[in-house]
Order: sequence, then C-alpha cells, then structure tokens
Amino acid sequence: MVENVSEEESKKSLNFIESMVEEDLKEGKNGGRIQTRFPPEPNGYLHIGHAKAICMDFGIAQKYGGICNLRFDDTNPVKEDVEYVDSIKEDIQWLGFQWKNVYYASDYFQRIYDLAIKFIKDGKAYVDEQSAEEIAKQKGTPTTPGTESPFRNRPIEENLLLFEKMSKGEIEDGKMVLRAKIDMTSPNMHFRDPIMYRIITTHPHHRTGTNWKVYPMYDFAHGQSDYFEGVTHSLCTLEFEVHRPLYDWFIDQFATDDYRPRQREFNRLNITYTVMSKRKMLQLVQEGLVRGWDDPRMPTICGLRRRGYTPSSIRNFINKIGYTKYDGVIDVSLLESSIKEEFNATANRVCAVIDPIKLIITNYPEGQTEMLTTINNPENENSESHDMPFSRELYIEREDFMEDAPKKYFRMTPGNEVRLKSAYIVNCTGCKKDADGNVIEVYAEYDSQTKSGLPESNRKVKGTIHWVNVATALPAEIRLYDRLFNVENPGDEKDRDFREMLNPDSLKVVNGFVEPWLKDVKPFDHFQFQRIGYFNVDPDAKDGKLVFNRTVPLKDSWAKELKKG
RNA sequence: UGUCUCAUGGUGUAAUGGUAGCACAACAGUUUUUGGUUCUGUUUGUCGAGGUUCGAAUCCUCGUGAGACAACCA
Repeated sequence: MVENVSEEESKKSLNFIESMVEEDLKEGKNGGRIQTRFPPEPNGYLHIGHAKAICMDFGIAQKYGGICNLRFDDTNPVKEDVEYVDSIKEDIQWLGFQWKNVYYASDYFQRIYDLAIKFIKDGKAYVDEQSAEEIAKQKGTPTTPGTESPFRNRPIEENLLLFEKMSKGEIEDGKMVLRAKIDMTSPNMHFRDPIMYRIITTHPHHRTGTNWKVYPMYDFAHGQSDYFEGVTHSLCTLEFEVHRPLYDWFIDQFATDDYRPRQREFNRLNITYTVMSKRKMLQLVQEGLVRGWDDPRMPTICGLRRRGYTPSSIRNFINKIGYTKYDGVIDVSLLESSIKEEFNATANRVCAVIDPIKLIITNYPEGQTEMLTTINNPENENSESHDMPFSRELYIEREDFMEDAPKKYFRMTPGNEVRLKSAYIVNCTGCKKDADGNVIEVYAEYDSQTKSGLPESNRKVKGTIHWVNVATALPAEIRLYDRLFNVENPGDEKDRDFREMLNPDSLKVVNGFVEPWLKDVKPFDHFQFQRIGYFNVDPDAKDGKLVFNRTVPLKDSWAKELKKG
C-alpha cells in the first residue's frame, strides 16, 4: 500500500523547478543541501497568489529534505508595519507550513552597509546628487541607451565621505543616493547604474527604529540576504526574471567562495473575476468597498478562510494548477471545485431555508411534533445521524413551489407529489395569496405510511425538497457571496478603473432558518445546506446569533435548464 | 523598434524524438430520499511556414502573437 503511494508519487511528473532541483542534487551541488525561503514584504496581507509561492518554497524544502526559512524583506519602512508581520505568520501556519527560522532583511542592515562601503572602495559605487527625475531621465528607455551621471566618476574618498554623511542623517531625504557603477548602455535596464541605497529619515523602521537613515534597495538586499543565509534555491515569480543577471552580478562582486544561491522564476497566479494586486486590494479595503482584508470576497488567505475554504482545499488547488513559465489566468471554477470535492466528502448535511415560505400539512394533527432521523453525510459510510423535529407547519424554499409549473418541474405544485427530505411524501393541494397575488402559504397533505424508513417511503417520487419546522427553526443571517468583479480579468482592462468593474451583487444578505441541530455551532464550522451549497459559520456569529457564509453553491442543473429557456 | 521570457482543447497542465493524456468547464445519458454526488460517454487542442529525422508538441531556422523590464517599491 505504502509502496503504491510512493510509486504513484514518483510517477507524477515533476514541474520544471523540481527537475532543476533534482538535477542539482544529482550533480552534488551544495553538498546535497536544499534551502529555500519565503520572502514576503510586510506591507499587506497574504493572498492566494502567495499561497502558490508558499507551497513552492516550503514544498521544495519538504520534498527534498531541506529547510525553508521565513524572511521578511523589510527594506522599506515607508510601507511596512508589524501588523502585517503577524498576519503573515498566522496565514502561513494556517496553510499548514512551518518555517525553520524567521529572519528579517533588516537583520543584515549592517552587513549590507559594509558591503556598500566595499563597493565604493572597489570603485563600483558612487554617490549621485541628482534628483529622482534627472536620474530617471538619464536612464533612457528599453530601446534607447542611458547617459552617465555627472557624478559618476567622483573620487572614491569623496564617495566614502558623502555616503557617511548620508548614513548619519546629515543629508535630506531624496537629495542623494548610492548607485552601482555598471553600464548605462546595457540592454538590461537594471544594469544602468541601479540605485543601491536611498535616504529615509521620515519613517522609523518597524524593527530598527531610527537607527538607520539609509536603506538598501531590493536588488542590493535580496540576493545578499540569500547569500548570507545559505539559500540554495531562490524561487520567485516571473517578473523578477530581468533582475536575475543583476542578482548574480552583485553576488559575484563580493562572494569569496564558489557557493551561489540560484534564482529561478515561475508564473504567478491569476484567477478570473478577481484582482491579485496588493495595491488594489489595499484600495478596496481603505475605501470600504469590502469589509476588510478578511472579507470573504477577497482573494486573501484570511478572506478565503472566512469564506470557508480549508488549508487542504487551497493546497490541492495549488497542486492542480502547477508551476510553469506561462502567464495565464486560472478559471475560478477550478478553485471552487477543490472545496466542493473536499466538502462533498466531509461536510455534514443540514436543512436550511434561505427564502422561506410557510407550508402547512393540513391533515397532520395540530399540536403534534415528532422527531425524524436524518443521516449526517450519505457520502461517508461511517456517518452518524441526527434528529429533526417535524410538525404541521414548516418552512420550505419559496422557489420550491410554483402554482403553474412547467412539466419538468419536480417540486411542489398543486396535484403533484413531492418528498420532504427524511420525512414524508406529501401531495400539494394549493396555496393562499395576499391581495397582491403573492403566495403566502402553501398547502399539502401527507401520507402517514410514507415516513422515511417505512416500506411505503420507497415509492418513486420525482422531487425531494428540504424543509425546517416552524416552531423550532433557528433564525439565521445568511450571506450569499458571488464574484467580486463582473469581468473575467479586471486587471486586463487598462483604460477602465477597476472599481467600475465591481459586481454590485457580490454580497446578498438574507434572513433564513436552519434546523435546531445547529444551535451550538462555532465560527468556521462548515455544513452543506442541502440542495443549496456549502456554508460556514462566520465569526460574527455570537451570543446566540447565527451567521453563515456561503462558501460555494452546489451545482444547480435545474437553474441551468431554466436558463436554456 | 532593445533585452529577457513564453505559446498544447473554453481554462490550466502532462507527454523529456515513438499511440497527444489528465483536471476543471460544457454537453448527453445513468444512478440517486440533495435537480447534489456517482458512473458512462461526447465535443473541443500542439500559433504559422520551412527544415532535420524512419518518426517532431518536443530539435533547428524564419515568422506571428503575448507578457515582463524605463519606482529613491518589492
């Protein structure tokens, strides 16, 4: 058995990163050592795109007996905050991964600074006094070469002196930067004398306070940190591909041995009907267009968690979509199928009515209540059961009754037989309407011989509907979520503000009823509301108030049939 | 008119010179005390043109299309 599993495992084709790692292992690189890192910047909440990177970084370490460290890339105090450090840690662990060590790029500020001094002394870095605009202008464009700064060739001693003044806080923010002296005509823009250090005195750093007045840029911090830590495989997303030559170049300038961390890039995750940019998410949160980072419509890890997704469903999803160098867009239905697959096997079935209308069983004795048994999960052969009270007055779904029904309508319609789930077969006899013609009550007669479990209950009946007992039903707030945007790829439409594309119906709140078995549920408990969808308990549920989120609806063949007309 | 990268059904992903397969989606049927699930089947694909080869999705050449790069962001 175990053998079969591992055999199957090895049969599964490797992605290109795994192939590279295995190749390196085979060649004996780094003495067979594997070390990765997950390097978030603490400036926002993690989203499902990060989950893909997390599964890669931690997954490679796990699979090849290596280690993965968590390293915060905290080189820009203007944007970063401890709030994010904590949430990032929580989300990684919730996903089911554990880092070996927690590091911070800020741990290396002194070493990186010393390196900068070395670059100056080696004549490979200079202090530029031009404005950001001037520097940008001289950079050229991807198709035209740049021009050299007038400060490019100042003497080493002068550079040393100015850089010291910069780092002592004697120079105002923005007045000077330290630049690498490489090649202003390089076809790779990143080689056109990239900025290594800038002055930031106006924002204290969330860990080092005001100790530092100068901070290294990403390109002069990331690879260095990898090198210091002994990272063997520095895995990141495709947009860093152009940085790789510079990543290598910087390390080559100071490395004293043969060891080199190896950067490789894979495609980032895009999903239809959502945005995956931290900037846009921040905007949605700050402008109140969603209820917060953990709004169940957000693609954040905490949003998905609140929506009802489980760590395993997210990991399975990531596993299914794979890693390549092709930048595509994943259909959100693939994400949804991963949670449906899991919950179909694990979620307890319950009755909940989200758009209630009263059903009166006219021949059922008034004042009588009986307990009926229903299985928790028919997909699980070891499933237990629970009881549901039944009496003369029930709630059913408004859409489960139609006065004039098309022939393929198998639900409650006058003269038609329908089964009440786990209860009786009933025959619809009519309804009552208000002055405006709205149906306000539905009537039916039950057949006492058809109680579930009795031989007569095996009669073939086309339709089965769910119900709750009026007297004992628990009121519940039910939040129905739909896609946040109504266009497939909001990020693609460059000339429209993404906020115009928000789906106005992405959240509908309704008041419904659930069966009394759900009296003591806790936040994040999840269920299948029979015939409707998978729901979980929102943390807003407290003090006896029930609040459910719809994680994902069940497939609805009837709705599809109706659409066909 | 630069550099780098990519291109397999509607979407994503396999096939590592040897039968183009899988998942999701869609469609049809089956089963069903959930119009869910299950099971069965169907539709749809190697960007184009040359070349190498007994044999090309795979290797080569030339096109075409797409993405990334011009922050004192990461």
